[in-house]
This record gives sequence, structure tokens and C-alpha cells, in this order.
Amino acid sequence: MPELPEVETIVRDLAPHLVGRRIVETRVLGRLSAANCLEPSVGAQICSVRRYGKYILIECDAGVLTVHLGMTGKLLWQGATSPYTRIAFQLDEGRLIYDDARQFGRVRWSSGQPAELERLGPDPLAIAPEEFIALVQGRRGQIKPLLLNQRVLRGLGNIYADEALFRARIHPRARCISAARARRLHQAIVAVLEQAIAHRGSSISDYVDAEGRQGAFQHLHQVYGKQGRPCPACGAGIRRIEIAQRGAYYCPRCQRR
DNA sequence: ACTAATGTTGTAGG
DNA sequence: GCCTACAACATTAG
Repeated sequence: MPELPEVETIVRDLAPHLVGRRIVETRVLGRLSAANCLEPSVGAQICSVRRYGKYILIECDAGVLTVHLGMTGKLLWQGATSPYTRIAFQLDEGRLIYDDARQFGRVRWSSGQPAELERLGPDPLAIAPEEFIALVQGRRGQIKPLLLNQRVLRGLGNIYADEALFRARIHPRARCISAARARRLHQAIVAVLEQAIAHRGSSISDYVDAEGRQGAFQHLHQVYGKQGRPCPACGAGIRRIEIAQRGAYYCPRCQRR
């Protein structure tokens, strides 16, 4: 569910509440899948809250809680429990609720930096244009699956990949794109992510921030979920095709192969 | 009943 | 190693 802008919004909301707090109790409601591990996080004091790609790192004196929200995960500050509440973290002041209907999300405690993060590519908001061009030109595959591959670039998901490709006027199946187009794509990615963060992310079905509020960027989507609607740039009908087992939305006139 | 949904991972084949 | 396809995970909404 949450991509880079949604995770960034949650992290910014959460940090001032969590930093300095101590975890007093972790209560698991129902069954948590074996991929989750909380012990021994009780007693740890939170030092910082950071985003790493789509991951949320709650760094403590004794280790780090690594959270990935999957498709429907939520972290709610002072939240009420729901039928999908999986974990309630009681802190010395306040409480953090982890909700996840589909349970694709993961919460894991580790004593050091979790190894899974080392395999991720650079952050799209931190990478230099020349580096991005080299990254894209070093690959042979279709551009959209490339953008979704977290080992290539960490943080883009289905919404922002489509929105960035539209803004850069690149077909989602394009391969071996020129340096000029790669540069334009990099600019489009940065622009769309920054704009989405400014609007507190996109609420399509499940996403809410740490206070339970919806984002507003869904109102500014140009192509994502808009099949059959006119392209805001040229009026042609937006198409939906399937690429790498995911829906891909694009304008057939603005984004030529 | 069927399909699609903001995601990742493992397996298999070319 | 890279690329593609598919299944799996679990649940809801149209």
C-alpha cells in the first residue's frame, strides 16, 4: 500500500511522538505470522524514527524495529484497536497501534541493522541525475518493472511509477532509454514524490497517516486508476495494461514506445 | 462468481 | 547475473 510519500508522511508524524519514549509492553492480538518478531523489544528506548525506502525504522538504544506496511498496514499513534489490529505497543507515554488487514506487512526486531535492507538500491530522492542515468542505462528490461524493483531503486511503487512515467512521457514498456529521457524521468520522479509528500500521500483504498487521516494526492493523479478517462494533457483515453503482473496506466498518445 | 487492489519473495526457465 | 512468468501470502470492494 504505502509507497515512499506515504511512509515519509507517517515517519514525520510519528517521530516527535516516539523519540525518547520507552517500550513498556508489546501485545500481539490474534496470530502473527512467523515472519514477525518483536522480542526482546520491551524496555528499549526509542532514539530515532527514519524512512528507508518503504521501510520504517524505529531505532532504539538496544536494537531496531523494522516495519514494512505491505499493502494494508497502518501505524497509528494513540489509535483505537480494530478487528485488524495485530500489535499494540504500550509506551511509557502513549501507545502505537499496528493494523494490517491483509497481513502482507512485517514488523521485526533486530539487535543491529537488518540484513534485508542492504539489498535495496539508492533512494530516489537522494540519487544524483548522472547516477540515475547510469542505473537505468545499465539495464535491459522494461522501464516500469525496473522502477518497481526495490533492489534497483528503493521507494517507488505502482502509483508513483505510473505517475512519473506519464510526467516524463515514457511508455511503461520502453527499454534502453536515452540519457536525455532518463534525465527527464529522474526529474519527474523527484517532482512527483515531492509533490505527493507535500499533499501527505495518496489514499486510494486503505492508506491513512499516523493520525488516521487520509492523504490528498489521489486528487492530483493524472493516470493511475484512470482508464477510459481523458488524458489531462492531450485528451486521449488513458489505457490500462498489465506489466509484470501489475496494472499499468498510461496515455497512448503522450507516452509512445 | 470473478477480478483487482498502494507489495515482496521464492521458484523456475531462458 | 539478468530478465520473465507465476504462485503464494490474506482480505476487501466493485
